[in-house]
Amino acid sequence: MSDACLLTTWNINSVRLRLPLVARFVRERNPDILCLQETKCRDSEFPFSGLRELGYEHIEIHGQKGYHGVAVASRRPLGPAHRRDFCGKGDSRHIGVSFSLGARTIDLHNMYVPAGGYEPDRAINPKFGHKLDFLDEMAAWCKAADTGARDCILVGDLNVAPLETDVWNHKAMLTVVSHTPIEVEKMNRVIRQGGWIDVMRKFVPPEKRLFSWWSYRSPDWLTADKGRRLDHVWTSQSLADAVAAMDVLKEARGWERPSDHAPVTVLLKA
DNA sequence: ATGGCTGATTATATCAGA
Repeated sequence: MSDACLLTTWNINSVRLRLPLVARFVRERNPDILCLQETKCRDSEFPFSGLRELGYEHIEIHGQKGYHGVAVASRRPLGPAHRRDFCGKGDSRHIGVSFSLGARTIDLHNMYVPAGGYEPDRAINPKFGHKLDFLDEMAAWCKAADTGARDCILVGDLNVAPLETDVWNHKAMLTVVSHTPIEVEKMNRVIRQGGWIDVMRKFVPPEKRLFSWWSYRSPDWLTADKGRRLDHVWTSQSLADAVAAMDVLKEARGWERPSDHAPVTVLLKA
């Protein structure tokens, strides 16, 4: 028996404000599983009914007031959720669930890595230090959980653009948080320790530019195209052949009152 | 390579985003 699952990750930048955009995306793409980041609301304020009306009966969230927050909304049943408190800060940057694909049970991790502030120096910018520590903890956690040897998917706004073609100008971005060598090195270590496959780059070769985020500060974001690939989909090696398609819905960045991130969608086949 | 915008908050300025 064959099974297919469409899965989307999207930094929505306030799920309450942009529920109409979620609805529009669902009308156009209709994913089975929707992973959101920067929901920016407490669990008690989450728009459960709005998502249920869109057909997502299985919802697991990890929210907090005003900032961060992640959610998984699914048409299929989800296994028990767990919420890891990376760096022991009590913030809401991870939710783990599981779902079935054919005969498999797949662990799904939805994450929001700290942005890291402006100055790429942990001595003067604690937010950058937090980001580096977070990536170190991610690497240790992936290794301990043996994600590479299981059926695992990790998605989210990881706030690092690792390849030269993941930013609009590699040289200019070397000192800009999200593309500094130390961040890239630490992200690559997470990928190595976790045995992950960078799925987006299986479909768009490293020679080609690929972005998922465009700053609000550029009114001509489309023509300037000064984007970055901050959003990611990683799978374990066991799922390498299960990912049949991937796309970034860039046009969603041009919708009315958009998120600054575009949704990234993958098709999984069992 | 700089300057630019958006959302949430017991708000009318501040912080965070990246």
